[in-house]
Amino acid sequence: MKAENDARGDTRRKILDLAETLLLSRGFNAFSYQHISAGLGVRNAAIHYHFARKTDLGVALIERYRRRFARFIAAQAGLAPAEQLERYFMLTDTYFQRQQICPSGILSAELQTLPAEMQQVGGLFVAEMRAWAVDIVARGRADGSMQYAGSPAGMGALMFATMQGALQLARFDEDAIGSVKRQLRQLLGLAAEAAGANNTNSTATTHEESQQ
Amino acid sequence: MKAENDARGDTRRKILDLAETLLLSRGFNAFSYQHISAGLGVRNAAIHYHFARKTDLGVALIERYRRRFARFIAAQAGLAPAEQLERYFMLTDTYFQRQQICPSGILSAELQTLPAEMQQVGGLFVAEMRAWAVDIVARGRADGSMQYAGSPAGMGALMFATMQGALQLARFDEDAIGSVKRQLRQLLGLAAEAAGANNTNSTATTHEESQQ
DNA sequence: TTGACACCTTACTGACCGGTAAGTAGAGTC
DNA sequence: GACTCTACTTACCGGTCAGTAAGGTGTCAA
Repeated sequence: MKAENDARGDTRRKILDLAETLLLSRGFNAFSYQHISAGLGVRNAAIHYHFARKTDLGVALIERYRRRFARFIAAQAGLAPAEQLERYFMLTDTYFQRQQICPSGILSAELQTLPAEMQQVGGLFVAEMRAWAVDIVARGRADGSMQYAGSPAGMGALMFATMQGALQLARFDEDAIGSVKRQLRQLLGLAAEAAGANNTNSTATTHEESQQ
Repeated sequence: MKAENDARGDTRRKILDLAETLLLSRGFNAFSYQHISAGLGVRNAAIHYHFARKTDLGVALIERYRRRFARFIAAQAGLAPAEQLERYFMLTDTYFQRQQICPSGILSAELQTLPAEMQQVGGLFVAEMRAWAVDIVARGRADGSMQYAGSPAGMGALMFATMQGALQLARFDEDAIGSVKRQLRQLLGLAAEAAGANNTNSTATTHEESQQ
């Protein structure tokens, strides 16, 4: 049977998938190799075979995330800024439904206890996310679809910080995300048109990635 | 000597003070009784004498924080909304300078790994902080000093989420807080007047609390 | 048929974790 | 002077942590 073979080759990816879930729901310090090995039905040392140190696993998770995020951006390069904003919001909803927070959130919250390698690649990831947020509002202003006071750099940074904070606070107050999204649309001057775009369709989760 | 006596009675407070620093810089899961005992020059069991379980220590920290925050609010009840906003910003700056994040930030980030008692009082604390933020922008609109689209509830929630997110992201990007503060002032329509209020004086840290 | 290799397992280590039991020093009370 | 209480200490517990060493097994190529 080839199924046996498939299951074997899958292990590394399965480790990453489960580790990612654990990272985003519990944080890096609060999950262990035991959590993963128990979840996958393998032994602890099997994980060390693929990721010698926990640090290696952490770095691999962030790197995979960066690749996935780059594809997420590329996939909707052609969309209008307001549409891209809604995709960003949908991403946030997806995390919330899974009872997770966004990677930049746990990385920055736990930063001082993380190994240096993770801090470094984490910094790159956060910079990329902020740059995307800034890009959206900058083009939104440029094409006239968004109106707001202040600078695109400030507005992008605010948007990024806001969504990260809202995703965390939503664990205490489930209305936080909806409330903040609505307010952000208002502040960007696109309240009317996006009111309908709120609950439309689409399961674009950015969750594929079969590579590595 | 009475100094001996003072030093004795101080232990509980010293434990709380050090634990608070550790909580805000490392998170609840990433500090241990050993960190505290080593820092204070006492034995591990001495901490267990004052706080039988780590959960008790965590709850005590949050409760103390709620009392302190209540006093912080009360102390500036007479100020104008825009002034209160600046105090809120100053609070954030203080955390940043100490390489800490705000309590609501770690509590929500680590929520799913925290004991139930901590989750409960944490929820109360977060609700109080949000209510304060909402109150500021609601009164700001009412007295005409602030102008913004959307609702006070939305704007307050956004403000709270934004500052929490910015404080965390500032660990990667030191400009995050300043950038977000500036943008928030713009969005509230009080950019000009507060530009000068940015780097003024004052060491109002809300850091006293000798009780308990 | 042999050897190399990928992918595991079994079995273990030392460090650290939160937590407990029992004892003790000193101060205050009767 | 015995008693009690607070505020610790010493000494220990079982559990969990990341990490390692050595061995086994199936696959594939020469």
